Amino acid sequence: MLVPVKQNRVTEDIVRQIERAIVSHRLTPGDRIQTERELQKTFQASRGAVREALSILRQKGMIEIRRGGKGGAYVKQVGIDQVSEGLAFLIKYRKVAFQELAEFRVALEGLAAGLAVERAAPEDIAGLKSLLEEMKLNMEAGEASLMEFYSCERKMHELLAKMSGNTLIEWTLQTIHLNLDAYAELHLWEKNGPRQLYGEWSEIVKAIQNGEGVMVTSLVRSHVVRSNQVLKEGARRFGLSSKDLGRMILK
Amino acid sequence: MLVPVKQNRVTEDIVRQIERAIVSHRLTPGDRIQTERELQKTFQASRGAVREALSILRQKGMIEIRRGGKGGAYVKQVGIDQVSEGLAFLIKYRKVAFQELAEFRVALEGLAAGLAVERAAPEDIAGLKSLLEEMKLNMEAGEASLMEFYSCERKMHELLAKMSGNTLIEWTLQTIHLNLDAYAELHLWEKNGPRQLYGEWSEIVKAIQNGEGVMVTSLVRSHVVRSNQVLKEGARRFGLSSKDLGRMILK
DNA sequence: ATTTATCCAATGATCGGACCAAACATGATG
DNA sequence: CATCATGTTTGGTCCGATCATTGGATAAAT
Repeated sequence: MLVPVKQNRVTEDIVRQIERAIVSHRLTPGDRIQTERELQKTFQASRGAVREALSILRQKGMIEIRRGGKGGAYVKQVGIDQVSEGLAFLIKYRKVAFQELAEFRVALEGLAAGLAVERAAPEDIAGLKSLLEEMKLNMEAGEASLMEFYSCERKMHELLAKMSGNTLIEWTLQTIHLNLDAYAELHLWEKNGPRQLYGEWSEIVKAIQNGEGVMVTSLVRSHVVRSNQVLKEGARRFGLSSKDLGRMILK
Repeated sequence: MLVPVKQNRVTEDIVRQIERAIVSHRLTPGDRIQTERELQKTFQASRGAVREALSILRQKGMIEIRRGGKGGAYVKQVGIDQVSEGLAFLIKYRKVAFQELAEFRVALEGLAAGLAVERAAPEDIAGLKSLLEEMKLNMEAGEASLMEFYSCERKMHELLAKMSGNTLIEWTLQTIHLNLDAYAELHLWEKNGPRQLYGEWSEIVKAIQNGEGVMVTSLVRSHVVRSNQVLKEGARRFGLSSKDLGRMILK
């Protein structure tokens, strides 16, 4: 079977070579790549071609570019950006319904929690308990510490995702949370939010300690379901349609 | 709160403007954007800057660039590429363990199947039955139609994902399948694969028809679990370690 | 009339050179 | 020692030119 001949675009060739070097760890985070003018000689290409390649790599989040002396392209630590960007665009462009994002989140958080129970290390549980304690303090401190309280709540979710021991789950959830952040303020209207949330989390942590996997999954799921409802209700109060809610993601 | 003034990079400004036009549907798939030389005048920027911007947009999968007469930048249909690229890179770079990919897949397919039961339209069920029939024919045709058989099996998964009615689930699963494709051949060693698979799918389709959500979820999950085992076992036979299996993803 | 070959114009791809602006290094100056 | 001025490195931008590819128009052959 014959296949169309591939036309080598210089730019893409450069991208591929550098990308391969990074993926194969010949270049590691923090490394400085040659300057544009050096790369120009290395690849025997014009500076424009080199620049296009670097632009693409920067957009992908694989390198960071600095100006001035000691400037140049530096290999970046692989971050969530790479995954997040794509998903975020999908959400923006397709106007994914809030309902879809919500049910996806419920399922993933439930899954993560279930796995977390099986794999919980003692220090993870200690971390959860410490966060819970911090939540309690911020709750009792009243409105002044409201932001800190919700920050704790967010950290609980992140830790739980991490405890799942599954990178894919952890990063996908991070992306969702990142996108939900845009309207996290909608939580604030809820009068007894902190007290309710603290109650839910105490139960969850307790169940994790006891290793009750099914119970944890169930608790987390209903916690997330309630959180989604709060967001939805908050949006209603602020006169946003459910459709706007989806669109509002990421400003 | 004040924020440092942003150094407007011309290139990024151009990217943002075109991107916004696409997201807001002022540009729709198939539309032809101005030529580079026209954009140069429109944005009052150099052609190099315009080209860098177009390169980035192309890399993101938002436009397609053609050369020659009637060439130029054409707006592309938003595809799975945008999501897939990021996830694929993550998998490549981080060498996600096969185990992680596997359990992520089990959970998502189970979820999708459960939702599919609730939302199944008559034509979807008809589609499943027609695919099942096709599977049966290819199974009875023996080895000659082996590839067609597995192609059907793949389509079953895709349809089920689509029936979930959740774009996020559907696209994430597509990405995973895309990545698993790289070693789909490992299925082939299995002697009674087709017969077993056909049996599993008949049960699944039957349960969907009867609207037995829990049963469907359970059947699909064990189907996927078995599929994962087959892949793992196949890899062992071919002398690949489980780690290689993870690395093998995407060539 | 239909097919085939050839030519032409539009357009992206690449190149080389130039200058500007930011970041860092160095040394003079108080 | 601290501070400022100056120079150097390096990315950011612009310009102009040439090459290569593509699609359409035109001419030639059948």
